[in-house]
Amino acid sequence: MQKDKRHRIMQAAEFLFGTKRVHEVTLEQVAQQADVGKGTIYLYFTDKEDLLFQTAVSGFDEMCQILREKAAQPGMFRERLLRTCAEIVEFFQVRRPLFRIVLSEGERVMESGGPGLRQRWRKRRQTMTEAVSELLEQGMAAGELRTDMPARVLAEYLLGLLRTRSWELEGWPESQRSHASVVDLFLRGATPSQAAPLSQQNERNH
Amino acid sequence: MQKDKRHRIMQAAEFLFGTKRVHEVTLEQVAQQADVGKGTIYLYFTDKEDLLFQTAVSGFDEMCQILREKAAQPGMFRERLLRTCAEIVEFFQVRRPLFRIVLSEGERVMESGGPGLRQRWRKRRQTMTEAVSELLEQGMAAGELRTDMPARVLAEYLLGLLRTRSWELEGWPESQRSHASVVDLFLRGATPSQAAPLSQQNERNH
DNA sequence: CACGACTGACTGACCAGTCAGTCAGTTCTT
DNA sequence: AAGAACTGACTGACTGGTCAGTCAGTCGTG
Repeated sequence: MQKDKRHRIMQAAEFLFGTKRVHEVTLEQVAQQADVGKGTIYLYFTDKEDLLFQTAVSGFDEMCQILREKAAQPGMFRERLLRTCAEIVEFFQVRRPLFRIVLSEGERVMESGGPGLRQRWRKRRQTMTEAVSELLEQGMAAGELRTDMPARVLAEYLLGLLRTRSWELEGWPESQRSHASVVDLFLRGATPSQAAPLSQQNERNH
Repeated sequence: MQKDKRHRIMQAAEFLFGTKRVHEVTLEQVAQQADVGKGTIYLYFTDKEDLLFQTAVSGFDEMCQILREKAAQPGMFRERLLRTCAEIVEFFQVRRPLFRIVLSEGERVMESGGPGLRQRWRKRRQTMTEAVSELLEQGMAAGELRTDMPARVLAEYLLGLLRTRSWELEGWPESQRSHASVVDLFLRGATPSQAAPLSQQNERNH
């Protein structure tokens, strides 16, 4: 019961900060939810801001971890891509509050955090994008991906699509937003095709 | 000098709320920036929350307005699509703070706002997406877009890509994230093609 | 002067952060 | 083994500062 408390505090923070606005969350609530005295929070975190930032960062790291693991598993490019995206989607779903914190905190840090924070954050973000873009580079090498855009850029777009799937399209039937359909859209684009979805394309123009 | 003040207050709010966190923005600051007494704010808005919400909503409406205008202009599908996306990108750039508010406020409202607010917000959002998805439906009718996904869903993905372009890819050279390249990615996808980008596609498989 | 738009000093609520005190557990002493 | 002495993790009542929201008063205009 020691690192345990730290962990419980962060869990509570993850939930609360991900559910309400920062200033609507009282450290007393966090303490209560973590079943810990308010003062205890200050044993592990310097202040509210620190708690928030650490929560965001640790969630981010966790996600990178999972991502790298999945992306690194052996297999053909498309197979790995599909698996990785499935994992991302899963993570977004299960850890929704965390996801929210990472999104909004990231924005905030990049916009108005000190240069130190900004640097730290940028590094993490890069780590995450890299996990995906390394995968995409494999696809490029295999001739399965266009090479006229940097892998990093493509990775951002792919992540953007996944985020849209989980965020804006929340509530739509799963069948219309399966991770497979996102990957398909990413790979094939929005133009029609009479051929098998994942292996061929046809021409069609105005 | 009457509706003028209301407008000035909203301008100041747009800037401040879009730059800092909500609780870091003092109504005194807003008043100062708007060159108005603090009390005046309460003549036009019931409270801080109301000011924030109205600012977000009005910005949203403004964007819908512009979008509908652009999307409704005559022309071939691809041409119109390109023009509309250019407009969105432009708007995101020029009104960055507003854009931030809309993003985070939207999230917040949908997550924890009352059902009344949520309903109002959903309606606006729908209006916006519809402007795009009507355009996409034209593309479908012309056989230029896949029809196995609802136009609404495709519209969300397209907007997601544009958001990624403006947000995550901020700082990248304009040449690597032109709105044309986003549209190209959306239409053609990420698979390679030796032919002219916007009119033909080739097959290539693993 | 009458009316209403406007102002900004004021107040009460709220909350981050503190710190004096508690007590479970551990080590020392006999 | 018993209990005395100590430790430091933990707590929560308290404090000082901040700020949303108020309202008594000012100003400008008709």
